[in-house]
Amino acid sequence: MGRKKLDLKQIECPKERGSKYSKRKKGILKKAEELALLCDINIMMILISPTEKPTLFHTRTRSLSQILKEFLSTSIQEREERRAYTTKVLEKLVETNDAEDPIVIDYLSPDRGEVIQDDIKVTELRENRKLLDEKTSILEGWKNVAEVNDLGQLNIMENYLASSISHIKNILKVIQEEQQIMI
Amino acid sequence: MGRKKLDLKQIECPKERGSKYSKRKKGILKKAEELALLCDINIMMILISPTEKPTLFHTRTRSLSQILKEFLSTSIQEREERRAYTTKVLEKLVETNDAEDPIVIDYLSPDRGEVIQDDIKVTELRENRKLLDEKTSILEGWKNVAEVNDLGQLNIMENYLASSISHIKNILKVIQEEQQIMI
DNA sequence: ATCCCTATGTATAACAA
DNA sequence: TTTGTTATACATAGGGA
Repeated sequence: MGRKKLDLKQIECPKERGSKYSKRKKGILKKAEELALLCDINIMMILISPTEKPTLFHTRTRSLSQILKEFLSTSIQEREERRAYTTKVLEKLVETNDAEDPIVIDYLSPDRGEVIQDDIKVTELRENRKLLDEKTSILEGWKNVAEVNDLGQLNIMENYLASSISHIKNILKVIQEEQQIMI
Repeated sequence: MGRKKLDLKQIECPKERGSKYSKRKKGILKKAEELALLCDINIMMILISPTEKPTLFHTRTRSLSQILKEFLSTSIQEREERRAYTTKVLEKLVETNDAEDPIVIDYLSPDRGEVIQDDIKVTELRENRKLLDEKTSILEGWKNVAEVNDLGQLNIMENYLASSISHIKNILKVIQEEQQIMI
């Protein structure tokens, strides 16, 4: 898109590289936003600019707040159905953890820059049994769905949320440091 | 882009949502790939599909392997210059850790879906002094640049690299679990 | 999901400020 | 660096297999 077809290779001029980055970053963030909205999914993205400035983009929290809003505006009956569903999902999560189906991951090949696939055996996940147990206990709160208005429940959910975000912030820190060292 | 302008709202039909996701995912990954190549930067991205299938994209390792290749093909003199530069960067990293400049982060507002800014005070980074020290010791290896062909050095770098990747895999695991719980 | 197709909406290259 | 303009290259909506 542009007056000329751009060569797919590193832009030499640092000045031009910066401006190109700035424009395309805007574009890709917009794409991510749209995709997340249209398909109601979560996306997280980290970009390190040519001048090492990190950009973090994520939609991680959107679903939760939307769900909360919807949830609080639903009838008791609907909430009860939702609760049943959540329970089923939880059960499935535990089942899944006992299965052997690999989780497929698409990723960029280190050298050739093409998308390839990797998988994590679920046996690996077993080692995180403790983590699962914690999450299960968090979910206990959801069982009394009729009382989800309760401030305590909301606090649990907020904390849960906050930990997701700090998680991402930590990653960012590490990546930023690596970035500077790996010159 | 398409026969009609698409409404910017969630696509109701799950079938259509899936196909739209699949098309746009391809597009956004291509964009990321191009941006990383053109501007020689690192990008990492996680997408959770409408059916919970996670996709991980990252360019984290590309720079390192490129740098390694270039490095091994440079003259001793060039290597010496590179070494001096690396040392300077390291010093700057330590300085930075003592400064108060915030690191700016752009991110999606939880509710409104718009990009806003946050910052991490560098004082926070101080708490990670230990981490910094570890990285510093890894860097010691780079000081004998003339001997970077040494297998031991390469091993250190590979381990360093591997830890970045496993880091990302862990995040993926956590996000995947949260995703299922937060229905 | 994925692939093909083509009409159209979008992103952006080049340039100027 | 970011902003604006215009001409073009690209991505993708809709629809069918």
